[in-house]
Amino acid sequence: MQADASEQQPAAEKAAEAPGKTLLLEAALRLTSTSRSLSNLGLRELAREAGLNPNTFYRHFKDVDDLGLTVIRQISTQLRQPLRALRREAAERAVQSTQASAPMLFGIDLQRGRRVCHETVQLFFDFVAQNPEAFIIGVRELHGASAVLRAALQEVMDEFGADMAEDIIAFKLLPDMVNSAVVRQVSNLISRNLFQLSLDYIGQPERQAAICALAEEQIVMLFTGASVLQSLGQLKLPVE
Amino acid sequence: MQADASEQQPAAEKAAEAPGKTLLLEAALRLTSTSRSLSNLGLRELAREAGLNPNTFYRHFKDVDDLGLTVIRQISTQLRQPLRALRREAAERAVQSTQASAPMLFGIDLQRGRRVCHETVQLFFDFVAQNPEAFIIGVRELHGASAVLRAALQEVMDEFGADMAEDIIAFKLLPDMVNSAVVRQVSNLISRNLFQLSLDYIGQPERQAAICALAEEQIVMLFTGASVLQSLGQLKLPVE
DNA sequence: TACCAAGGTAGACAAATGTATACTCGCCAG
DNA sequence: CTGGCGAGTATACATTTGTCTACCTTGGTA
Repeated sequence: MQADASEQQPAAEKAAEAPGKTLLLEAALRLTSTSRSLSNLGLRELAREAGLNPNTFYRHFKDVDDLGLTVIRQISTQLRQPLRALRREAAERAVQSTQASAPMLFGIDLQRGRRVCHETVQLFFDFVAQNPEAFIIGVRELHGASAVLRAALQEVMDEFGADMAEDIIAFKLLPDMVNSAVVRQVSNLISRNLFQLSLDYIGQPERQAAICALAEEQIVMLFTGASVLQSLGQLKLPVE
Repeated sequence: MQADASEQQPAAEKAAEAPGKTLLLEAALRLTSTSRSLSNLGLRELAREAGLNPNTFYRHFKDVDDLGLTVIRQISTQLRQPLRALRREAAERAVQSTQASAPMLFGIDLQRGRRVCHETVQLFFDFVAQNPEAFIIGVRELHGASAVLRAALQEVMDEFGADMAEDIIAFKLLPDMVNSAVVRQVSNLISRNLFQLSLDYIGQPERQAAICALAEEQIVMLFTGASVLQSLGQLKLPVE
């Protein structure tokens, strides 16, 4: 079906979708990030914002929920790899300046942890500032009125959490003794929280620095708490 | 103005408001907790659900946002004192069985902390199960599309957080050395998270136990982390 | 050349929405 | 008894919405 030679722009950045479809998706981003919520966008309002005829909507989507799902998928792929990349970058950058004998505490190297954390948070919020709509929609629809969209976003958030857990283990940011289930749990918590904070970051530009610092502290606290408790055998494993 | 003798039911539980107003508010609760979001309830839909004439709405509210604010205020007063009471109850109950020499760690009594935490979480989620709509609406509208409602709920959440911080200090659930600003910060984080978890608790009844356990672990981790870091002088105070 | 499908437009329709004006009913004060 | 007032209803109307059917345009293909 798409074995032809001239299917789309060789390998351009944007998928060579129908221009109308792109316009509609962009319009959805614009509207949702300001006034409305994805769940109850009018398809006519949408078309108006996109400068198109209402019926064009039907050429590309069947529902508003359909469009919503598309937006979410788009956001997911827009965020996922960049976030991982950014974490890698932070980890490497922070490891560079490793002095040999750092004070250890229950198996964790506080200095290094802090550095990684600082870098990560920094990059994360920079990234937030570059893609505000994505984060707004993500958080908004995660608890929104549409069950379908909620479920979809839950899944996305879980993926993000899993990614983070994987990286934490790969980069040995937590001592080996910490159970991997615990790592996943902590990761989920942290990514949820970072997403929440991202809204504050976007909405209150004057508190940007404070929010960054807050995020850092929270993460360090969690990591420390997890390590200490685990090393004391005081952590009940998640039963699932 | 209300110095008359016969103003309302002597001191009944429910305010003796106009029946229509109450019906509308209840209808809003019902609709919002299932299908829609407070921000974009149709006033006609609302009246229909309440079994009233559309125009009755105007007798009591001027906007849909107006109704939204009323709902939020109602929820706030419905949750705030009960939550405090419940925390007190948990604290007292957990203190009863105090054996003298408990193992201390960086100034915190882990056993006792766990007990208080367990009791509190238990009571909290029971309470959630009894007022599901309130929590659903709270979390949903906290990141919803309407700026007015968002702001109002932010304020409510801050109050909850402040209450919790106050109680933590009053009941000495954290060692004295932990800065009160840090306590507030941790409290905010915890209450945000509990609210988030409350939705999972409502939506996935089969995982109730797991969610409780999860909440407990998270709280204990945060407390431990905060104490340890503070006692090591490793906590940067929130600059605000 | 003729064709055809994909992308987009035009116009029309019933249904639903927000809002305004005007009516009814019960209640208490004078 | 009467008059006003709060609470609720009835009717009406302009707008807006979702959706249907029909038409136009374009680029590629047989």
